Amino acid sequence: MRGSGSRSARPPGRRAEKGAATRQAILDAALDAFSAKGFAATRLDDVARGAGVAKGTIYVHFRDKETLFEELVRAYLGPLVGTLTASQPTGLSPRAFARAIVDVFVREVLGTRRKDVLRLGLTEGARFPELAQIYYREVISKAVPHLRLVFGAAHAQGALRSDALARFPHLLVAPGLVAIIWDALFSRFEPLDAAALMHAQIDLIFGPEGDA
Amino acid sequence: MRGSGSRSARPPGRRAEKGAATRQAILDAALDAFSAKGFAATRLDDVARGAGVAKGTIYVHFRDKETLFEELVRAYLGPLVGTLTASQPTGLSPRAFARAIVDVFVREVLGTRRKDVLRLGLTEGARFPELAQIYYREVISKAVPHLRLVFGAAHAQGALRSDALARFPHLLVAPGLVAIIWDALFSRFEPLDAAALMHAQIDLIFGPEGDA
Amino acid sequence: MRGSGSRSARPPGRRAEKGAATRQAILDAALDAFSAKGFAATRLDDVARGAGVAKGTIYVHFRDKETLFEELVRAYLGPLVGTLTASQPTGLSPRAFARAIVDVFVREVLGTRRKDVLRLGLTEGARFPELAQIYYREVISKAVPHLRLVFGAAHAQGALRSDALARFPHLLVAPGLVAIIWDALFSRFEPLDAAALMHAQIDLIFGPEGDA
Amino acid sequence: MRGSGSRSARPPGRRAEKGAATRQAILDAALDAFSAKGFAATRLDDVARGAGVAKGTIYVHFRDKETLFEELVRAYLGPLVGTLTASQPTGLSPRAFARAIVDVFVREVLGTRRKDVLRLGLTEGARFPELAQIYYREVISKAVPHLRLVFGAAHAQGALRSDALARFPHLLVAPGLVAIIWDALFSRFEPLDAAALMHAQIDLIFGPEGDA
DNA sequence: GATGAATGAGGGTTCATTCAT
DNA sequence: TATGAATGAACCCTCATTCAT
Repeated sequence: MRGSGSRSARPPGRRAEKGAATRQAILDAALDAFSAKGFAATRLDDVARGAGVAKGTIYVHFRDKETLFEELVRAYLGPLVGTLTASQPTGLSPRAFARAIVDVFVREVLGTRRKDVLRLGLTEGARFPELAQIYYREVISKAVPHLRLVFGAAHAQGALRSDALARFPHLLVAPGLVAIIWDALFSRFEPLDAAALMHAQIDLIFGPEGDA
Repeated sequence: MRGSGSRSARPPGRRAEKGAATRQAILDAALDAFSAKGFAATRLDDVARGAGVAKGTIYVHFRDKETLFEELVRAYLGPLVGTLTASQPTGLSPRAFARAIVDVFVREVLGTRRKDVLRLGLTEGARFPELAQIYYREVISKAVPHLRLVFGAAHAQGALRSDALARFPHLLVAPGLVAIIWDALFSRFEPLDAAALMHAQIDLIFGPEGDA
Repeated sequence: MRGSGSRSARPPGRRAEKGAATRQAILDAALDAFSAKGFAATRLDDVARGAGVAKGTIYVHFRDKETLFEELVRAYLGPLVGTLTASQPTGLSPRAFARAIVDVFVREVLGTRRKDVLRLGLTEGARFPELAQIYYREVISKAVPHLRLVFGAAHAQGALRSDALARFPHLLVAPGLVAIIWDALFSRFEPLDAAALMHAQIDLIFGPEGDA
Repeated sequence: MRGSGSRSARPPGRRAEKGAATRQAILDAALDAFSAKGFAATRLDDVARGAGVAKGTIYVHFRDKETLFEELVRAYLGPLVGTLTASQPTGLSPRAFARAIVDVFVREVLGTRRKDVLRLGLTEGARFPELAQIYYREVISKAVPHLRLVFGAAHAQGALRSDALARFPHLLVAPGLVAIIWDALFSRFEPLDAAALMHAQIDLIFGPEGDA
């Protein structure tokens, strides 16, 4: 590993590598802790223990608890933006397009720890205006108009009986969000299959599979 | 002032009346405070100030902060349960029935402070297992099967093209819940009309107005 | 003490009395602690222990450590202002007037715990701009011009050979201040009699006793 | 770079030179920081940044923060001792001798950064007993008796009307010290000319210029 | 010698809760 | 029932100091 044959790059450096690893360990532990107990109830002591570092080390990498939280959300949700807006309806039926979006959501959010971060965003977001702003700017304000265009065109061409999805593309993901929240509240009484719920919504919108 | 000499009629009595009024003032102030800052960030000092009482007085009426929160949710959401489960499809089309439910939700929840309490339930519920349990037992476990029956029958009779709503009646209210959360996060950037969103969902499910 | 005979006043009230006593106990303990260790090195734990209260109690009476410090200085030095500016030279020779001022200083400052507070003001004042401002406004800006007038008149009438004291009345108290600082630094090696030092300064200015 | 091959002349050596420069840079930065914020409020981080070195480097040159502070005072005030005690009254009038001392103080202390270090000694000295001891041993215990002798002789010869200066030579420098403190507290409201203050003191003691 | 990430003890501050009045 | 001063446990954050590189 000491340059192991490659004549190149030391730039990141041994120290910097270590630093980045520590930072990531803290983010991971923070995700666990914040997910389990929420922002306020999470003690930095726990995060430190979870990351295997001293409490002070957190402050080497993050200004304060709030910043740690915000960078956590950013780190996990940021990369998602590109993926979502990359979806192109090229040659896809409205149903297939909607289905593709839902599948991305199922795979990239519900199937990963991103769902935990997203839940944090939903439940704690009101207390982090700046976070909400970033999220709105980066995700919402890009995705919603994009979907409006696509579904608006489909409706105009008669491929969609209702213009509801064009006016409120939110409806495509709403079930997924509710499922995430349900999971935190009621899963011990009655699990709710988020993917199935989202697919059911598609069935509702476009009729049962093989219909249209 | 002691009511001495007053016939002291009416069992609740002046004192009790006063007590009840104080209790209600505290609940009101608590709703304001918890709605604005969440459970953890709300200081009982603020609640006391908002209610115009001393901090200690809160403890005359509620065992602790958690109990105050739970009783707040119960006080606001409890009465709703009866209303919801009272809805009978007698002689209504599936669409009209769904519409009736949504209208109740719009009127009784979105149109009142209950929406704030519901939001608190959604965002803080994970940290209050007992609350979630009560809510599940009182509302969810009654409403969901009820709706399943109704929409299942409608589907069996061909009045609903998809069985999705029978399997996941959640979809009827999901948009309303998402709108409530949206409001807390993004209303300053882009308001979202919760009622319109719920109606759009009905359009999606049953086709545009006047369709089916 | 329970209203001891006086039929009157409960206004301060038992509770308020207690509160004021606690507040004073904290101020006293703070004076001990700050004097002994300086502002930064003083732990609020020590102040609390010294006052016989819990640490949190300090925050019932003072916003924070800084405020505690400032109110301490104000409480001890404030009342002094009136005394100082009350000195009137009516019918006194310059020497007698100067001597009177020095005597007030010796009695009211050097002879009381005010000297400790004054020392705190001198050594910590640079870090408390607001405190310096108050002290300048309340004491300096009143005393200096007052003394300038008096000694200026004395010089004009030939009662003072030099106009130095008119230009720099500071010189009257300077030895006292230096003695206070000396005490904190060198008293264990060689005590310095502050009163004697101030009187020696008067001798220097006006000639030995019985001279002028 | 290892000096290998270099004649490696001059004992201190390149490395040592570099080391000494670093050490001096740290002392300079420390003076700035301690002067501005006092001992306790100064962070070694700031000193390091000011010196353009890493925090750890400070510990290469100084055992700890306290040592850094003490060596700072010693480095700046040490050389002064010789200068002060070198003053000889040979053939000078008491006034001229006093004036010479004051002039040295004005030039060597007030006119240099030594005044900042001296202020630090005055305001922080109580928390550094060892420092006070050194200062007492090196400066005070030499200067005071020396001056006592000189002014005592002058008084005995009738060249000084009062023996005050013989008993308390402190009075010669006291105004300078007060001016230094004033500067830190009140210069923004009303500047005080330290040199003029000291000269006024001489006028007070010996009569106006050209008098005696 | 120089670095800077990591440490961890320490202390200021908050706030739910208690209780004497 | 109402009060509000007092409590003390809990927790965030700071920063002098260390040490592997």
